[in-house]
Amino acid sequence: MPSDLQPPTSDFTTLPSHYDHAAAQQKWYPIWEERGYFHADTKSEKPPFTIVIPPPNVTGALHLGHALNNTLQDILCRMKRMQGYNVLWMPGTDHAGIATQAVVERRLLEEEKLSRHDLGREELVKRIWAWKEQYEKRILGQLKQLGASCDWRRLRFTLDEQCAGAVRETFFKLFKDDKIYRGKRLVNWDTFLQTAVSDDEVFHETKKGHFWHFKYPVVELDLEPGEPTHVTIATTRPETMLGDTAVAVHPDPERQLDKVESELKEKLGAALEKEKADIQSQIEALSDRRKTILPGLIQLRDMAIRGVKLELPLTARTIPLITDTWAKPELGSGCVKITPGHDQNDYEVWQRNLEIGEISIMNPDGTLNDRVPEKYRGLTMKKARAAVVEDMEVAELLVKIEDREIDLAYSDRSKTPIEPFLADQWFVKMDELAQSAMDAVSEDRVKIIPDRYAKGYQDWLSEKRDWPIGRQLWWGHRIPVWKLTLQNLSPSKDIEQTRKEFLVAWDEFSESFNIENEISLSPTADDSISYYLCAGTDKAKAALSYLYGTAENAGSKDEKPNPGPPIPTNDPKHTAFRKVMQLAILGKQEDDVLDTWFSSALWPHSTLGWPEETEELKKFYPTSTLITSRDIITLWVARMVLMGEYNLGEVPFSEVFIHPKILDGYGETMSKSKGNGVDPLDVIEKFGADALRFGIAYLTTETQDVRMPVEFECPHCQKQIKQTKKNRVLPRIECEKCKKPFSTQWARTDEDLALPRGAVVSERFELGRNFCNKLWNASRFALMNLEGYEPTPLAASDLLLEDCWLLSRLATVTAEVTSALAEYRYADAARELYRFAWDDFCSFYVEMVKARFAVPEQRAVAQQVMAHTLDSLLRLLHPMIPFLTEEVWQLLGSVASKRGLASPETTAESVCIAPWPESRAADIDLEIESQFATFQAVLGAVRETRMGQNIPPKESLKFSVHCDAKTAELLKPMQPYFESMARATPTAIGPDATAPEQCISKPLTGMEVHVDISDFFDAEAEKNRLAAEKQNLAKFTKSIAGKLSNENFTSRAPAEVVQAEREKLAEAEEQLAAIEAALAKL
RNA sequence: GGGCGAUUAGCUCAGUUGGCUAGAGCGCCACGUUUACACCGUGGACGUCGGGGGUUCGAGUCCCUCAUCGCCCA
Repeated sequence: MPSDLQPPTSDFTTLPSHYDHAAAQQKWYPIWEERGYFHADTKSEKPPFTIVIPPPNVTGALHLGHALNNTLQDILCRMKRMQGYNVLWMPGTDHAGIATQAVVERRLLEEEKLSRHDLGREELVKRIWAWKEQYEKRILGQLKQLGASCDWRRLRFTLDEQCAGAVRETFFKLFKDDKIYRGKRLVNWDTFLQTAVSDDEVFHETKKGHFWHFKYPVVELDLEPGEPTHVTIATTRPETMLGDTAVAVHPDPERQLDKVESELKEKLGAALEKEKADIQSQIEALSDRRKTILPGLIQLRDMAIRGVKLELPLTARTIPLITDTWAKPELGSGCVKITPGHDQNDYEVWQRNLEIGEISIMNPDGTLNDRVPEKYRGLTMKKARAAVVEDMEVAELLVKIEDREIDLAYSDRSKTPIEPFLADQWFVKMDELAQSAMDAVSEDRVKIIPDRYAKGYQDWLSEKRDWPIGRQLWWGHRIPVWKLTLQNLSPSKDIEQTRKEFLVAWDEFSESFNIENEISLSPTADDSISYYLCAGTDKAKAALSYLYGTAENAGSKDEKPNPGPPIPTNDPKHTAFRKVMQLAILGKQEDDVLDTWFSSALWPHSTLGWPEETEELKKFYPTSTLITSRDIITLWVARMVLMGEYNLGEVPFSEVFIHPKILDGYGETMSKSKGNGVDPLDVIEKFGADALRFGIAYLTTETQDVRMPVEFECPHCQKQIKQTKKNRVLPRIECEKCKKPFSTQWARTDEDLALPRGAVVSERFELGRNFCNKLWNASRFALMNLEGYEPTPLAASDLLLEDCWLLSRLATVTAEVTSALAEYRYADAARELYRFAWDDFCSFYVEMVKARFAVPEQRAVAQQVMAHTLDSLLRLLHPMIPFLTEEVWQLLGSVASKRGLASPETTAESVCIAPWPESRAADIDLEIESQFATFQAVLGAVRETRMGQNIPPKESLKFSVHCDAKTAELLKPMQPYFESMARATPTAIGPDATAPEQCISKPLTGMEVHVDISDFFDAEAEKNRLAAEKQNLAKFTKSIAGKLSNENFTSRAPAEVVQAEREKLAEAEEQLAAIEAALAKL
């Protein structure tokens, strides 16, 4: 240890009376890192314990939720390290595709008025990298400030070379395995940004809109008599009719109506009075429909089966009438238009009725394309709507227009309406993969804790929906696929001939480059002359580069494969690629990048070096546990499980702990965009990292999310100003107390920005701060009293009652904390330690030991027990409050380097690597604990009397205790503690002890305490107190007596419960009698 | 619409298999600067355990139901 860090030996009186968290944090983190405590050794013989960090987005700085997530991981890692595991906490960050690109694009627009297309792919990606560097640095700094014991030498990024290798390998493997395909899919299309956005980037609003009813003519030459000549449909988006490919009617309208009716009737039976009328009228309307609409629907159904066609107005197309359950006979006309290209539900109808086909009528920019009649081409969807409605009216096919509330989807990124849009996408087939992830959980190879989250996981996976993995972005892993098209086709040579020749040439090519296992070819569905080509390695990519015909065919610079040295013309490779080039032309690489979750799904093995068989992978995979938040169980956890199974045949972790979320005082999730986010650095600065961590552990209970009311802190006067929904969005706030203004995160004007910033904090962390300070001061007290400390082997006989009591409690607490943390019961562990440290150690042991330090022959044992207990406490608390415990550990080491009771030993150089305390079962002594409780009860009775009689603390008191001889034996040695802790002297203890003339008597279990108050007697106060006590006891005895007189209770309840009640009653009656006697005496 | 969770003191939360005069921290009231700590000590007040019904000798705890709030899925 550098000498300047050595504490001044034994002069502990100069230590500050408040724990200086900032100093401890600055001092110890660099030392831990330097000494390599956090570095996992692949050569170590210790059992491995591995956690991969849920990689934070480089989109922005960490918030309180991250602090929670990482604190919980760190607590576990630090404990496991102390328990002798070879701990690897793998750190890293996530590139977060769309989120990061959107942030950078938005800034580009704001600051330079440029779009990404102005900049170009290469330049934009460069800018995003710069952003990433900046935020990654900030995030890592935050984690270190928090005390996170990550293995920084192994830091990874989802877009770095190693992760990219794993992504390419996985994609290639899936491609070769036929698990990747290209297909059409409805996406949420942002016409402004011209990209698909994911579901969670869409928000919904209810708007006023209309419901247009149209008629479509039937084109059947020989209609049966009475059959309708038109079909009526209704829509909220009339312009989409240009893309209709069918109209659907229910296959069995009669039974469907029956079903709806019986459901309504069932509902009616269970309904409240006020709802009944409403349901009744619905039922009536339904039976009306049976008469008015049902016959028509049955006819239409029959016509659909017969293959009747309809004329799609305004177009020259005819479309089929089909049957599908999506049509609801209980609603509207009972028929529904089907537009697979522009509506999710209709898309699904198409999937069930593929013969109807789909027509996408929109260009990526939101205008109509040339698949609609000429007059509508180029119009925006909005303008097309007006035109369609007008034309339908002119054609006399508009039946009516209704007002209606409609749910509209908007893009969160551009705030413009979302258009469902049919786009080509890359998919991963989920059937088998999803099944493997489901099996992992149902077979308990992956345990989700708390287990109720397993249901959502299984439900989501059981749908086995194929995973669309392409994103129309520039920031991410570019899909390693190229399109290859056969060329030089001539009428004289048929295609099959060319194909055969090409395939032979291709085999030669891949053989000569020795990449047969690294490159894969698969025919496209588009036409018969194109292939998708997937290159799994850099070598394969390099080989491909020879196939690029011209420079402009190549992808952007960063993705252009490096061909290596030119190939001599006499090399067989040269011949092979010449042959291929004659037969086919290679297009550029796919533009799309992979969904961020694709690389995240590989995180537990990509970070360990897969696909290489690294030492890390062998040693640390599968990892031990994953700690994360519930909102990404499906997006992330499930995918890691299935990818782990797919790539390595093994689950990525055996346990997943799902932790609570932190909400604000209104129960809303914290976020920067709401202004209610608490910055962990503000908390760390104000309260310290230890306080933040302890507060978090204390709050992490099994079921609950955590509500955390937040306050602004006035930077001028430190007044806490409650945050409201109103003031949390203001750029500046005036302090309630000092009336001076301060700025918030919303400050934009120069004037506002010039003001000092008001931190957003929460007083919830005072608990942790106070606890740390208490512990600091108890430690300081111990240090100041360890002068002359010389440990010797202690025997049980050397110990006093309070020593045994403290050690018994310590053993219990050690066991409880150990098992609580092993089961992720953080709050239990924190609460247990809080109670022990504060109530047992500080309030009793430290207080009692003060008297012993004054007695020379008692001093040494007291010092040794004190040092030992503090030592254990520091170790138990270290995972939660690492900085404080290290600071004290070092100070303690400077005066008491050897610690322990039976055989004192030199302790570890840092608490980080000290062994975890073992619970000594032999120390647990319930007899001692109950004896000590007796002492505490007597002490409490004396203190209560003093307060109740308003006797000044300075005045000394006398008291006697009437009790049996055994209790007297144990209370007698406690005399000095009554003196020091209650300023009271026992005059008599035992069966013969009598009550003084004027006294306050307190009946306790099996004894009575009489406090002599002749000098301070306050009759009135005492009468009131006794009267209240009497009433309370009377009520209690009555309730128990009632219970006991109930024969049902005495005969049916277990004997020991009845016996316990009897004892309770006897005792209460005794106490009641004592109080009545005291009252009578007054 | 389906699923999950929550509702306990003014606030934030504990409360194991039913046995409870329902606890903690903060806040509140009173007293107190005694050399570890006022980020403290001692004592105190504060609850129809969301409403209703049921099971049971006994319900904060189990079952049903309603209400309110939150999250996920459609």
